[in-house]
Amino acid sequence: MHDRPFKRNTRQREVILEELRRLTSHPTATGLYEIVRRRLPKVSLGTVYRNLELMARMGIVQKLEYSGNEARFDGNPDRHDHVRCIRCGRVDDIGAESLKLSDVDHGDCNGYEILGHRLELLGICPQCKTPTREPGS
Amino acid sequence: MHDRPFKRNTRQREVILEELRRLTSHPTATGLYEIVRRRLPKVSLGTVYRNLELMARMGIVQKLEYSGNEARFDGNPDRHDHVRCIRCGRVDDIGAESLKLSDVDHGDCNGYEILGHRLELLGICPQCKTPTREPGS
DNA sequence: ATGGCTGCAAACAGTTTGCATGCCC
DNA sequence: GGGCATGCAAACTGTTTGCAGCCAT
Repeated sequence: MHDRPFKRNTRQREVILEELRRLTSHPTATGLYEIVRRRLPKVSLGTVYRNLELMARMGIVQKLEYSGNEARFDGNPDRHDHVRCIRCGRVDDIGAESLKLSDVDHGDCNGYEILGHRLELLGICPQCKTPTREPGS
Repeated sequence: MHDRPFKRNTRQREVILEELRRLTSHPTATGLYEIVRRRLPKVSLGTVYRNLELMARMGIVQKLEYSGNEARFDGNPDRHDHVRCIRCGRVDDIGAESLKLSDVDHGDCNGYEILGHRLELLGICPQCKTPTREPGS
């Protein structure tokens, strides 16, 4: 009874996910790589990237790619938003589904002094919705 | 009476800003470069990047760095949020300051069929706020 | 004329990818 | 044993930067 959704289950995969779940710091791929390396000294950065990408696509983890810079990863797959410190770059969770942006902008949240936000809605635009004989998908 | 905030006023700067303001498509740096090149064939990509960065820092334009990849630029400096099509990648404006995220997720906005969102608050974390003898800034 | 700005090209950072080998099923 | 996944390194993409010359002030 294999309850894992992967085709193969490798030690690398296991450790990567395990360490990401243990961390609350929303590490970057490189940061996580360094940590995984303590247990699997021969692991490659490419493998970390490949697995993070794969697991993000499967919905097992989240890829946080808001800012232009390095992507960060979150072991918690449930939808939730984040606060980022513009000085040190650290990222924390918030449960802001029901808040009004106008209320939180310039307010306080999780001890952070909020100065602004980035919001992007994701969807399908009118043109792409139009039945233009889309094959699959 | 120079009403321009730049130290020097170059033709490149002028055209870059002019074209960005004319466009409603939130172009990437490279995209804008191609357009500016039609009027200034010798302009360099580096100049486009430098000016966009400078103007964004001055608050004349906006740099949109939500999603992972290429940054996009917006000639409208007023705070407003955006919708992105996950199929074709186009970006449109929304005036969503007062909306509740829970209302708009999976709803409809500007003709887009909304499937989700990315929200990141930006601020100063408790540690960085603490008066640890921060010099300037 | 002076020094901010440009064009050019090389450097950079983060990420992806091709390929031969390894190892899970 | 078959083929997915790995390690390694090279390639790629978007962006930044150093430098010599140019041009707006």
